Amino acid sequence: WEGEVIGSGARDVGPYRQSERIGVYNELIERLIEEEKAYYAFDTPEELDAKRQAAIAAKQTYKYDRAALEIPAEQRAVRVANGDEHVVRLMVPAESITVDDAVLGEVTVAAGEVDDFIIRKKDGMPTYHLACVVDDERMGVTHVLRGQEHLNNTPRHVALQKALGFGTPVYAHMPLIFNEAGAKMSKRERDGAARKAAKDAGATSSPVESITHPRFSEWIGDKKQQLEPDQLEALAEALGIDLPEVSVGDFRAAGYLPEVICNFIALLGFSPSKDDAGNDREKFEMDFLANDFALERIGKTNARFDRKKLLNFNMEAITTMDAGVFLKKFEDWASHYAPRVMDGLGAEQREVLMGAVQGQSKTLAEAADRCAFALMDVDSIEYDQKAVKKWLLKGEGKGVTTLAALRDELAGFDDWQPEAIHSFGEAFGERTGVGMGGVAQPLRVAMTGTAVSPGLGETLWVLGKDEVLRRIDRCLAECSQTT
RNA sequence: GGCCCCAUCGUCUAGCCUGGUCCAGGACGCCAGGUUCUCAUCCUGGAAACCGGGGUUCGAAUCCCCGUGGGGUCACCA
Repeated sequence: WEGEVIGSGARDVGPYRQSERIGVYNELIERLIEEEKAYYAFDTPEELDAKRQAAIAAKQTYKYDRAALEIPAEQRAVRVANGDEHVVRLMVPAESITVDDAVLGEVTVAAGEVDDFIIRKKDGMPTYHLACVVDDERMGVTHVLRGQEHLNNTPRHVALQKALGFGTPVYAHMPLIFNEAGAKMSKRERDGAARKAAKDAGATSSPVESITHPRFSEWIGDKKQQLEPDQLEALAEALGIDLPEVSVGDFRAAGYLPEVICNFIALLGFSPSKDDAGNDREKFEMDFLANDFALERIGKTNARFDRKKLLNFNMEAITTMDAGVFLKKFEDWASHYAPRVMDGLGAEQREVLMGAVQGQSKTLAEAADRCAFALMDVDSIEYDQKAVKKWLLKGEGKGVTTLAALRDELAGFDDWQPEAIHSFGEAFGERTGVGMGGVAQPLRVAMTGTAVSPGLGETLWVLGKDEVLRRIDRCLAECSQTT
């Protein structure tokens, strides 16, 4: 794709492939060599590795020993001309290097700490360090914001910039983000969770076809093994667990809103200015971030990714947004991640159900889960025995009696609208003295097999009267069997 | 191990630069009540922290030093 030039000033943006920029790099490398700020080196990887090992064994820090400089310069040039394999190293001056970081302040490394690192590999390609410095300069990069894990590279880059006569951009090293356990967030976490669940379930062979038996055994016995993403997801579903999200894609699939993810991550290591009441501002729109973001307000300490707080942010965003917006967002999400909901429900049904479920869902995935009852067939309902006992059988079948009476009245009830159904339920509860709870809970068990569902009116409405009666009938039949 | 970075409630943080207004504020979580047709919300209240030790100062969470702890990084990878 073509880069868009932002900011001011004419700049050279692109090409973007290192292979297409090789001429740019080589021109500068040649210049450094001529100025004796860089030199050819012929050490083999084996030789270097041996020296490295020796340094470790002697508990010393390994630094390149400039062995190549023992060879006279003319000889080196001849060897290169003859086509000998070689790399190019930067001749790092024996002086301390200070990086003025916008977040961390001045960071100084003593003279001699940075060794003569390689700037061009033997295959002729630049190393990351050179490409980075050259591209930033050529493309007019003014600010470099990156993770603190790169802090140690920065003195090298500054040394290179000096050698090349380039300016130094503003550096800002951001705090790192870890998971709850204090470790780096990595895909292995997902394997770990699935492995634990599989072991807990006592699985000795794969419950999923896509994973062969030998592969499964290998994976379950070796913490370092990782399954393919789709295998892992299939396995998680078979085991009935949710995998921990580690990538942005995982969070999206799990029903987190992009703007919430952004908001939350922005808050890790950064805090906006206070509001007029003097309280911390935590939940904000992207345009607020764009205006209020400042390097000065980035902290120095690493942060842990708190899933519960993210969930709270997501819940608040969902429950407080406009109903129309929520419906739209849900449908966009569902058509990608929960197509069954889109296929199984009509537009009007989705609208009513989303209206009922918006206020009680923490994620889009949860909103979809809450619709599951409407997608299944009467005969596939599985009854939660605890719920059946509590709401139908207990008290000499009080619930069953209520349900049977409700069935009779519902059969003759024709104002089939959510609010009307709800009012009917309330009136019935009042009239019979069982209250709304006594009406709603037995009906929930009949409709879903569980004591949980969206509001009663919406729940019955979305199923339609005929289906409601069918579900009551089957439920009553089940109850008479158990008694 | 060398080098570099960091250190406030369980977690994210405000405060630190420009010492006193901080017996340290907010948010998530947690605990206890309350509201609610279920779940989830929602409301009210509560417990909860300046890593340790030395300085400097009338006074230190705030400045300095040491210790301890945590993290990062040590490639012909990016």
